[in-house]
Amino acid sequence: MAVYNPGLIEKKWRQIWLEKKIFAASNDISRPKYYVLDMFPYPSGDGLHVGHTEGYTATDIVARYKRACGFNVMHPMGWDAFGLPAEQYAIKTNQHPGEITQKNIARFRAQLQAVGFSYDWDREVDTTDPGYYKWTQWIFLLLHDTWFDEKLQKGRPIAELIGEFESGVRRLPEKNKNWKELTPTEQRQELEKFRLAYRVEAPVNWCPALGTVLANEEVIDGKSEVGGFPVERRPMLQWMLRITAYAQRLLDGLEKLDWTESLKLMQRNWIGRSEGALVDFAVKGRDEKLTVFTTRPDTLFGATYMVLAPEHSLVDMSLPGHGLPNQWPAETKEKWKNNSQIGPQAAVAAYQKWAASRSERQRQESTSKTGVFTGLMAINPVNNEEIPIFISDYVLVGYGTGAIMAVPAHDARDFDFAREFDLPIKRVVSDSKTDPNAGELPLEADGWAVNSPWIDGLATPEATSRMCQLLEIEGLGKRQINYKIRDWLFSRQRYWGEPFPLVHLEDRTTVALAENELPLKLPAMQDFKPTGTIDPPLSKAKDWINVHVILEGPQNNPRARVVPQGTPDAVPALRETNTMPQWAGSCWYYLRFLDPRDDRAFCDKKIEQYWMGSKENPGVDLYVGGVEHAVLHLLYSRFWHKVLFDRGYISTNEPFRKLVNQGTILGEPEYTVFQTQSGEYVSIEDVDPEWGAQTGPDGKLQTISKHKRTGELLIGKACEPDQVEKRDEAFALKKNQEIRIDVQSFKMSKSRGNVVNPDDVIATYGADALRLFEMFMGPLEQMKPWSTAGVEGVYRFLQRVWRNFLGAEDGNLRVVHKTDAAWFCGSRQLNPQEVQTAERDAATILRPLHRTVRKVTQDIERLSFNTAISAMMEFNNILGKVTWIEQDAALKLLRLLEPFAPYFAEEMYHILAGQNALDSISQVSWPVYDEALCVDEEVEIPVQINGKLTGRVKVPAGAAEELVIQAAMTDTQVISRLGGRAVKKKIYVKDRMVNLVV
RNA sequence: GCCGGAGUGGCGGAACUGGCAGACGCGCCGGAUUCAAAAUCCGGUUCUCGCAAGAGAGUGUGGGUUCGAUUCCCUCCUCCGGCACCA
Repeated sequence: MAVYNPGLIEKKWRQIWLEKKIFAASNDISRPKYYVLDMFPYPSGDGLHVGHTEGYTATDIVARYKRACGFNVMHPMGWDAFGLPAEQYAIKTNQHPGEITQKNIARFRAQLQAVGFSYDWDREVDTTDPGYYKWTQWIFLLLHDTWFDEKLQKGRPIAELIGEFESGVRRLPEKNKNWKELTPTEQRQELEKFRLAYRVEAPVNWCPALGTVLANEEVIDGKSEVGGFPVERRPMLQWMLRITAYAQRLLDGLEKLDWTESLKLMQRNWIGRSEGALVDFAVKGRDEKLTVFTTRPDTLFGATYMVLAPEHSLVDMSLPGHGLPNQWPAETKEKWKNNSQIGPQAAVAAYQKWAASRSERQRQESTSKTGVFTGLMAINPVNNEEIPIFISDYVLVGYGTGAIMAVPAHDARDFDFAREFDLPIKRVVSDSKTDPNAGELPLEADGWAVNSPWIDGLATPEATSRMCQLLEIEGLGKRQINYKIRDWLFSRQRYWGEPFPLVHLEDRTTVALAENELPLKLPAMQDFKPTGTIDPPLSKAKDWINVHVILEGPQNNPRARVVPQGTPDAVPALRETNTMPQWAGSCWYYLRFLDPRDDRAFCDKKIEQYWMGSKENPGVDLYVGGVEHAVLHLLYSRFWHKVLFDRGYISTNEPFRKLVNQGTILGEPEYTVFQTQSGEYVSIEDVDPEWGAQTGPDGKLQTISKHKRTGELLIGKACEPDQVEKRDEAFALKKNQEIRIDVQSFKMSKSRGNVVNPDDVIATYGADALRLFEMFMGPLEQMKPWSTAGVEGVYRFLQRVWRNFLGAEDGNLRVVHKTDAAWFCGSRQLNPQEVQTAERDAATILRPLHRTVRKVTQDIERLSFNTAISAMMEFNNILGKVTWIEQDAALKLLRLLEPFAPYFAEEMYHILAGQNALDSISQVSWPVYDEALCVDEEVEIPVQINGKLTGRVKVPAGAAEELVIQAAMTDTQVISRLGGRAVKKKIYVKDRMVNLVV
């Protein structure tokens, strides 16, 4: 027999699987379904990396396992191909982003096929294909046609909103307006305020370097997530999606999902629900009220001043100052003297200017509080005290009402501000029920209300609730729930994205295109570079932009059909020139896989019902991907899903029932040795842990540090693993004095040069070894370092299985099969002596085989692939110790191995099964195990005395307690250890252990 | 600062619901094979003491519950991840 040659085997089976469409999913609704989904990749120019293949292998194992268990498995793959990197690269290399994208897709597809993933390639989707983005545009228009009914907590068609306005069930928010008196144009304008997709002029994150705006989620520490360029705030007219309307639904939906708690927590934090109250404060000498949001209305009696965000509208209407309260100490007033000298108006204006000039980053980094007095006084509604109003940038304009009541005694930030400016601090909560002054200020924790006439003595939760009640009775405020989440900024000033299927009319209203106008294709453009201004590249496609349309349907909610100029009733219109962000296409791709070529619907309803609407297992059964999408893709797609659900297009409320994040794969550990400039080695204990980097004489970056004691400059050098003696705890250089050196793993990155390319691994060890190793490294969700030696380890395992079955040398087949009367090895009949050995060997491996089947089955179910592999390794080690291997046992091991190492299993299956083989081992059903055969007939039970191991006794499995105790008590070791002491208590855990207490 | 998660041999990691700590793999040591090497096979490998049989210690730290704790509870330490002036 030939030796194991992964290159040959893999090429052969890859072709056969594709030709015979072995892994096609069917729409046969009589079978139970299983939908296992990967986060489809952005096909970057760098190709696939081992992080992709880790998650994809995990899902592939589950897909292959579930097929073997009789499920109709949906396991698709596609391309999230719109986006910045391809466009940036296209600009740099003067190519069309579409061409680059197609090239990258071809490369990714070939790479994925090489790894042997069992995707149904007929279902491949590409978000940049007009046949796909037609439906992305269609769903966008559905959002545009939907408003959120607060009462029903549900998205409803705009037509129903119009119906409510017309029948008078609902009135317009502005009381002086009457729906029936508005023109169609005015009605269209009113409706825009309700649509889930709307345009608004608002401060947005503008990134000059990328020439586009970005969503809050795409800005990290004041810099763009892509490229790390600075981002500034500026007002622009932009498309938004009203995700805030669904905040509560998105929060509630998390409850039932089988996601990790940490992931749910990230979404909860992002949505940021907080319960509290709105409280109205009168402003002295003014008509306007100042409304604040607080989560601690119980501390209202402790409010000693108020703070507005610098951008707050009340600030602009400054009045002549009133001076500071008389009861305040003289030194406090002294502090604010400067302020009153130039006058509050001038001081406020100066502060506003200063605050506006600060970047988001500067503001976040500042530790001390700043602010100025506005000259305005507010009246605390509960005690009618006059309290001054300040402005400060520690209050954010975007959250709550942009204004707060400051309770310095019970809020650390207010406390800091009060200390900075010597403002009074008044305790209204005590840490003790009896002592009114217990607990150090600022005391943010719950306690008991003090110095608060309305609620004194009440514990914080009751005090809060009582205060809300009283505020509502007195008409001073009301309960309120606030969310941190902001509406989703949905437009980008780039070329390579889905065009918005809308036109703008001369009356400045926006009208959706008619459905048969879709897809609205991206115009072919030679020059698609950003314009350098806020105008998107599409603004240069003049012919495409300028159109004439006929408005169809009701005039207050029409659809636009593009017609030639001069057509009767046609009006001129301009196309929208923004494009959608990259997230658009990935919001719903899991639905398109179900029915990828349908041009009449984004997905056929019956098909959707079968795959997503199952009663027992609704939605995607398993979704695996990186944690980087915890708040972006995973929140956006849940939002779109809920809208589609509300509008009756799909049958479930949540898309992804079970979700798992694969952990990052780090680069191979790097060894660093430190030397002084004279070349002496220095032990890591003497190296200052604060390291830096500098460019060395060869132009490469090198690690530098200094000697902890002498302060001498030290240079860190990389050192090859084989230069390192690893036996000792102190890693030391061979042929040198023993010194400790540094060992660390880093994230894979091009600049570090530690990226592992799956192609290289496949070329050397084969795809099966790659798959096995990535699953064997450790738990799927854990961060873990790459190890070349580890790949060799699993490669050796495959070779050992190969040799166990086919013999170490040519012709020594060790697999035997039994017919009615005789045993055969290939076509040769075994002689009686061999038969005896074969029978004995079959008995030896019977129970381990059943145990292995059970272990692998259970481990795949709980995604514990590393232990499943180790179980197969153990079983193979047993096979190595016997002379003959029964064919049935061999085939079962191969069946277990197939999800992990499909090429290997396929090849070996065909060698062993010969003409009886099916097209593919993947069509063989999963082996069953007999629970009774999973335990040995005789078990060895450890005997403890007072919890300390003293001996072991052999008893039949499942033996009765008396029998085992009897055996333990008569064991010579145990008797001698007991030394005649009386046994007070005997504990027996069935088939596990005996503990004797003396 | 707040909120999560995790700390087990030289390394990656295993241990089901509280029941033999260290499975499996890597590395290392010894042996077989070989002229030699690679590859392969066999044996060993938590630490300390001991020639050995064996004895003792041991799952970040300190305590608790229990016949029995890597597992449950409390204290502290370290690392990783998320959020971060959100009132």
